[in-house]
Amino acid sequence: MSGRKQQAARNDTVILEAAREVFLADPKAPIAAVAERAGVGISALYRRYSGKEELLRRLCHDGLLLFVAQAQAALAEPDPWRGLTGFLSAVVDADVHSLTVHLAGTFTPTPEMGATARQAGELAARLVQRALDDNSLRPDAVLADVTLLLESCAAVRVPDPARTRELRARHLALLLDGLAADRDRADLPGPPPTPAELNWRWRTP
Amino acid sequence: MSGRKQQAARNDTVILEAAREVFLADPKAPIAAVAERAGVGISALYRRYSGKEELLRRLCHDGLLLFVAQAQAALAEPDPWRGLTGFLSAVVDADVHSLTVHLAGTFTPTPEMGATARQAGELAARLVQRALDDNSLRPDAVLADVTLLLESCAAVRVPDPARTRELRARHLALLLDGLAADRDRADLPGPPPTPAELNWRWRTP
DNA sequence: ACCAGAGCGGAACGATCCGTTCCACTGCTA
DNA sequence: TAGCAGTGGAACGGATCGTTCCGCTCTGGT
Repeated sequence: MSGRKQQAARNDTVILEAAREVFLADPKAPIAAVAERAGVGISALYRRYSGKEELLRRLCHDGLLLFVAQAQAALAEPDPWRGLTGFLSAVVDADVHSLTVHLAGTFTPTPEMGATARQAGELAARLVQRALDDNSLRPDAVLADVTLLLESCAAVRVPDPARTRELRARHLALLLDGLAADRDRADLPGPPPTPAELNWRWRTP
Repeated sequence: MSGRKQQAARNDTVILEAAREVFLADPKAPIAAVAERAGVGISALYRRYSGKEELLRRLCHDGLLLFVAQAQAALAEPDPWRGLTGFLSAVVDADVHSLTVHLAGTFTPTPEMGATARQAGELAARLVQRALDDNSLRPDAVLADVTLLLESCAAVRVPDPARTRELRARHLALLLDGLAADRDRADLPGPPPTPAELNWRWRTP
């Protein structure tokens, strides 16, 4: 494979990478920005995807799959606390949240994505439950608190991407110290978040 | 004062309240949404403010003044830790962050706002320093970590505003448990955020 | 009683942005 | 060498939004 076919195959990946970077920085970026970042014309985009929605769906689904893969890897870790924290570090570091939750609502989700999202939720729940049973996670924490943690880490953002990762790691360490269960302290205030409260971005209008 | 003048005075406040609610929910909301929420026409808005920018500046400055007032009240609290945590609770509860940082960049700031922002920074620094000297705040935390904490709490958001406040309080409690200094633990990873890294939204292009 | 005008509602305008289409062109490939 | 898959990018049409403007209402001073 060479020549024209090779360039086309290269564009496949180059476009996806560019789209990932651009929509990570700004979920509402115009499609022309993706083409420019990729160094291709707009036609090269529309040849591969029927429109903006399909591209966003693809990115979001990729993010969900990455989430699932990381969760499965974390469940293989024998120590529940190390599994959970390692999982969160990886997910925060890869900015999976910006690829999934922040893209939700900008397109109509496919049934397949719904299934993957459900699987992701189940795996995360198992990770949390394991840490609760282990008494390494504070007993008044719930899965939804972890979801909020991801949301809040994704909010940490400075112009430089590399520095953003460092700052998020620092912020995550703070949150994990608050989530750990090796100290006497007051219960968390208020009722915990419910799944419905956190999934509102996935509503189909 | 009654009749026409009274209605005009009422509109003054009704418009500001509507603008606060609307731009809190969406910093990029159109101006027509503010008028609709206030139940007035667009003219009533443009009679009071020369344009969108001036309205945003007003809201942002109000937020900064609220921040300063809360910080001064917190410094009056004898216990440094209670002062700091109470301050953060109040600021998070009032969603001051959405009124200030999230509005920055959508308008060119006035010198007066710059002065107020500087004052706010100094007061916050004193609150943090007091808690550090008191050994109630973990020694490797810095002012910028507190700024990130505010940013991250502002990211917690569900459609219902009242519930959003509850969830933010819960998230704040988690973070404060991580910030408290009554336990042995590893240092925070990475260099702390610098002021320049956190003030990028205020840059004047 | 009356009218000048402050205050207002909302339609209309113009600028901007963005997704999508379309066409000319390139250089493999059969 | 003919044809076509693949491409670049201009052009189009729709949508959004800030701002202006015009006609109306109703007040408050005379």
